[in-house]
Amino acid sequence: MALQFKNTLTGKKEEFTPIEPGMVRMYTCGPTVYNYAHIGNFRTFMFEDLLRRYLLYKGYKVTQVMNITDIDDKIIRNSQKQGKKLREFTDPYTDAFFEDLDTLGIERAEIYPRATEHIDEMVAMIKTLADRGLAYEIDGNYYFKISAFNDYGKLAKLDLASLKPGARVASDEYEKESVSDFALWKAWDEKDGEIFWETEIGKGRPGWHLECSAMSMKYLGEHFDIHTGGVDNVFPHHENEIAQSEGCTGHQFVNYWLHAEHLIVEGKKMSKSLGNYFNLRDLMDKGYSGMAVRYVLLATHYRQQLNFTFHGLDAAAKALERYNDFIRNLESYDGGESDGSAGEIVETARSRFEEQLDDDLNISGALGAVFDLIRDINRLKADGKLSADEAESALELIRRFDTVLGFEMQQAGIEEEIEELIRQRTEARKNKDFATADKIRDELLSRGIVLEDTPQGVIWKRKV
RNA sequence: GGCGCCAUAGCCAAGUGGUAAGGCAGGGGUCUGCAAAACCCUUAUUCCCCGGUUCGAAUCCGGGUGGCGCCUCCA
Repeated sequence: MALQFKNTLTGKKEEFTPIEPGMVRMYTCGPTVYNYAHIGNFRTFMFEDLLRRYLLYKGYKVTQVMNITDIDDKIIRNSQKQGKKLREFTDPYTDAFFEDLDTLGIERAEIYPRATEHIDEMVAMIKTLADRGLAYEIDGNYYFKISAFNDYGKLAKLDLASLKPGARVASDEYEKESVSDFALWKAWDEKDGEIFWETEIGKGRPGWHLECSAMSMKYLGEHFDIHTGGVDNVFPHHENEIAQSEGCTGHQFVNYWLHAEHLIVEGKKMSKSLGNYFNLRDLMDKGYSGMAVRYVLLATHYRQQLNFTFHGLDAAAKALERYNDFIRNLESYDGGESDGSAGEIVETARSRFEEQLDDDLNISGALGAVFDLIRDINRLKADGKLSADEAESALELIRRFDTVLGFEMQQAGIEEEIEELIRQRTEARKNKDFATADKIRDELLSRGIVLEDTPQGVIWKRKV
């Protein structure tokens, strides 16, 4: 089966065909760096990581762009509150974002453009839109004229006439021809203080939607393959991006729009007032590993609302342990006598894994194939019916899967002191001094080291 | 009011017409000095409810019930 994605634009599952064979250009909406990103944000970034990794697995060359939004109302407000310059305020959160990506094992995109470094491109777009009659200016503010763009609403399936002015619209402080029109450029205001750019179209700052249009087209071209984000971005953000971009170029902007559902916590919408709002650092402080969080965020299909629970986090850690033990145990396996069944087990796992992921990234189905492989190979191993060569091919396969899953944990070395304790315990066991041996084992466990006595000797691992 | 999504075991979660994947948790065993890891057996006669279509429905259709999202800068 060929790779298929559910395309928000068409509402259908469609076969994926890149514009340029063998090459995928994708834009993934990134963080607004006014705070630490929360686990809901990372759910979306994790989905994008899966998408990226699977495209690479399939042999595509991938160019992924993720923007860093480092200018918006909240950033201005909070930076001023703290008496900091823009970059002084946003840089630490930008750094923290990249640290968090590493903690979660999320691969880096090729390009991370900052909005504040692309003002010229945005201004150029506004001028083009104005020339084409799609933008107008009032008191130094520039707005996109929705009524002049026929396709408006095609992504979100919104009928313009049905857009009712609501409370949020009424709160808009700017004058506009139509309440539905959105800001491309905001003229400088006293409240903006030192935050402004002097440009051909005046003194001010860009609207939010424009940066993604300007930066995606700069790095990926006027027409590219995939654009992703959270479901809340469908409207208005992505709808507006289409309007701006296609308004400028006069042709199709993006072929496939993919959107990740939201994460909820213990069955409820995550919110600060409910006390169920978590960023990654909160979870690390509670003693959970980045990998366990990775597993939880990855394991639910991206179009399914993900119910994040602490019980689920514990379950994820156990599942990861099984996965990593499988790899570790295969590595130290001496081999037995083949009964000839391993080859089919490996091939079945490979085809099921790919078939599931080809189907709109059905990760739950793919994980089913992975854990079936683990059970089936472990069974052969337990029965002594797995040869060393077969063990090697199973190991190769799971490592191949791991280029997509990213679950394998590197075992950092252990300190000399711990090695010494392990030696002492081995000695004690040799002398049948089990009381001492068990005491050392408990001591190591409390320090996060788990020991296993095998026929080949003692091995250790870190607790997940 | 408009558009859309969801409901499968104690928990998480696949499956969209051919007789219920997988993970976690629970119970019983094998192995082990004891563990750990691993393996075996076991845990949904049934998929929110009521009708209908069909040889056959968790899957399709109609009607309910319950939960959720978006409707102008929230991933």
